[in-house]
Amino acid sequence: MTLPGNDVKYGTCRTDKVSFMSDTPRRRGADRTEAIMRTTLELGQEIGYARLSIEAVAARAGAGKHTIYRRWPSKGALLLDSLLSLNETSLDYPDTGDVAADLRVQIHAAVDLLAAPPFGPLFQALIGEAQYEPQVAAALNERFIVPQADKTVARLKAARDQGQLSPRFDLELAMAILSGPLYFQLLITQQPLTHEYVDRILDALFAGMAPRPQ
Amino acid sequence: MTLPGNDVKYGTCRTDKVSFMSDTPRRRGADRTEAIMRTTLELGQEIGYARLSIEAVAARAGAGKHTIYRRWPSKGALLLDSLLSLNETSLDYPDTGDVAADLRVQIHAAVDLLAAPPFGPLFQALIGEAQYEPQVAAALNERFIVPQADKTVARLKAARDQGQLSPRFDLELAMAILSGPLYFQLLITQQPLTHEYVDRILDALFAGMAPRPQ
Amino acid sequence: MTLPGNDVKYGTCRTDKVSFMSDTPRRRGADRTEAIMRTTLELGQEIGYARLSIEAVAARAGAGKHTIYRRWPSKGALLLDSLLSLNETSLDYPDTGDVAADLRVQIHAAVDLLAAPPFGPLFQALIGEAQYEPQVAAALNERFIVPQADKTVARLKAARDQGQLSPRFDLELAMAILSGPLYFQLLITQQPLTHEYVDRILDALFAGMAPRPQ
Amino acid sequence: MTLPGNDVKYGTCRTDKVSFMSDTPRRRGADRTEAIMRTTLELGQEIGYARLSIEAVAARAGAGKHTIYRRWPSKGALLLDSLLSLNETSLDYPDTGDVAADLRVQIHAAVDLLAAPPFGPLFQALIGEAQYEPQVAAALNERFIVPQADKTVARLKAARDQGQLSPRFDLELAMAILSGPLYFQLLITQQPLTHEYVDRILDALFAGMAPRPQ
DNA sequence: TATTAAACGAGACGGTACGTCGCGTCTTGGT
DNA sequence: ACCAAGACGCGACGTACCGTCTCGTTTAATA
Repeated sequence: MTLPGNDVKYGTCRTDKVSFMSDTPRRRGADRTEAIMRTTLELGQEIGYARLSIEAVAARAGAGKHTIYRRWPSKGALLLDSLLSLNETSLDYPDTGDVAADLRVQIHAAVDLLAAPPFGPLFQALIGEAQYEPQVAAALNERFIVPQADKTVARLKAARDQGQLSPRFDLELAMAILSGPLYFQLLITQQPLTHEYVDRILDALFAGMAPRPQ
Repeated sequence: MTLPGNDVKYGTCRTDKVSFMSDTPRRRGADRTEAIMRTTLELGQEIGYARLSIEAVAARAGAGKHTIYRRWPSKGALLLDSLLSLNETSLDYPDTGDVAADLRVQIHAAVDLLAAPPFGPLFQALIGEAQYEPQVAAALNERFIVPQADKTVARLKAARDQGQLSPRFDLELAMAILSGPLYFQLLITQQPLTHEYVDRILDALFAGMAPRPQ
Repeated sequence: MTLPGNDVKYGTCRTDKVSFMSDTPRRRGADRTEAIMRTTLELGQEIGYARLSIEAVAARAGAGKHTIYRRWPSKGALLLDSLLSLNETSLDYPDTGDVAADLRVQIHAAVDLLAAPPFGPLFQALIGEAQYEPQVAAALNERFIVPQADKTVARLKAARDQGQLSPRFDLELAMAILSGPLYFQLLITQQPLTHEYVDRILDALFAGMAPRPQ
Repeated sequence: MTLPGNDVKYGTCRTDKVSFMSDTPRRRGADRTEAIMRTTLELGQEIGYARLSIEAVAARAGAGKHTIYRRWPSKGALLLDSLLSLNETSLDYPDTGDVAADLRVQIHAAVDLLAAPPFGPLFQALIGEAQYEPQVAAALNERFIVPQADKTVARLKAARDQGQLSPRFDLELAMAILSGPLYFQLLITQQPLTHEYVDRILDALFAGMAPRPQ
């Protein structure tokens, strides 16, 4: 992926080639790439991403700094790739026929992964970085948010077709309405994001704020 | 206000004293405090908060670094105070009797202030800082989020008593549900936050996702 | 002294002030200056000036790199000052009335100081640096070569007035003719510079190459 | 020639073979060797030898770094060979019967070549390198200084046999006494080395410093 | 009114990390 | 088999800020 407005590629490291067979002897470049990302996550969990430095990652990984800068233009980009390399077995929606239950299951899984240690603090920090670095924000959207949104919309569309959602529900807003309150809890109030809290949010969103006739 | 877990006070600068009379000659301390915060905002708008340094603020403000460190423990704290010093004429809810309209008006105002230049990028950056600095997160909550939430809940409670809201609506969730989608747009997708978008969100939240009997 | 063509002063460190009384408490700046120069000489003798780095001097001296760069613009300048700080009790000519003997004594002393460990290798390296850095070359001349030349010329002039030198001897060439062969041995052939060698050179220079009538 | 204390040969590049016939098609190795040395001189004249890097030579010459390292162990060695490759049509003494005139002519030629652009600065830098790298110093002596000294001594010996030099003149010192003052001017005072200056030095050396009977 | 303690600007200081450069070695792929 | 190209670990470069710490100099409150 090429980041918009920037020739530097990351996301897929420039020097990596996809290895189609697991027994393919991996090239030097790919080895270093993996080692660096693994070290980034380790060190990040130990000392926090605020104190994480490219210098320290290089030292711990036994890599030269240039080897890191050759691949990623910034600490944020490195963090992004390192985190997303974990998430490649992505968060998929089940379809049991009960959309409310399916959403609940999927969101619980997402919350368990992204809002709890060991990766919660990392993910939080990544969104923090995105506020400064437009490249990171763009890449985060393209590679994580948009795919999730697409899956969510697809599942909701199926539900609407089955009459489980209001036909007037604005599907474009789905991601913001479903995820927004959770990100609010994660980023703004920074209170724990429990399953119970998720359930209450879902109930409220399904019911709506307006009074309903009995 | 004392930040939790830290003896250093900010929010109300330690050296400031409230001046009860406008003609009271302001003390040296308050002058410097104001000049520094003003410079912080100026410089932040010019070069962005990522590149903002206390060193540069001191130089531009004609202040010694010590004078800044005497007041604020970190760049984040300085940014927080600088921003909130603008907001003291706070965002209040009207009460026209029509809760949907009142929310709309108030949220439009908030969005105009916090999601658009010149202060949108600053506010975004402040939330970014909050992901790293727990003190900033706590102060942001105490001094901005909680007061807003309280006002929102108060207005909604009145509406519920008048039958304009579902009696079962979970008021504790109000802030997250109303604000979450907007912060999502501001922080995650980083798309423009228009009045039209706010209206669509509000409509969807009032209606709810579940199908309604005609 | 200001180096020609450069605003940066070294030789006399910018931040130093001469302390007129030995019991004057020395300022912070002068302390660091001395410590850094001392460390430079130590480390230079240990590992050689080729391998000497500003980084290593800073680390060993317990100083920040900036503290060094604030004073000296380059490794060569630092080396120059460090070396010349040793030489301030300079090489002076005796005047016993016998100019040949006086030259011999003074040159033996100079050779012992500058062509033998511990300072010979340092002095050699300094001249090496001077080939690359015009500032170092200029400062070396102004602060070391020219003063020595002046003393030499003064001593020779006295000798000429007493009839101990050929009245036609070109005094302007004195330094080059007396020192040149020694620097040649030091820098080019890099053979040991013994007292015996110095004596042979002096004898030859006094006698001249041309045949003499009996 | 093998450098003392080092198995790596330079001087005669390991991969070069003397081509005995001018129409022999030269091998690939020799082409690269020449191209690299030519580039070294070009680049050295453009940016100065201090800033010259093997990396840059390789890039400019369209050569791999390995190809350079295969031939020369250091930047100094490369510089030495590059410079001496120019000088193979060496500086030889005429013998007109007048030794003073012959020395004058030969030294003028040497000074024109080695103390003036384009090769003066390079030669100066080479001597600078020799202060750090003993190998370079040794090779410079063996391949340039010693041969020149031998020629000089031979010419002077002939002159002495003809009674043009003092029979007591110490021939072993000849090179140091004749060249030393010139190197002093080149390396230490870094003043221009004119023919007129050379002549004055020669006159003084022939005459000697001691007074002469009429 | 004179004294004095605090706040202040200025900036030196020991550090840490930055992003860049060049070293000398090693790997890859092309000719 | 040699080459160009360049990745790699390494180490130093020179810069920027960090947060702490003297410095003298105002400044305004007290004596």
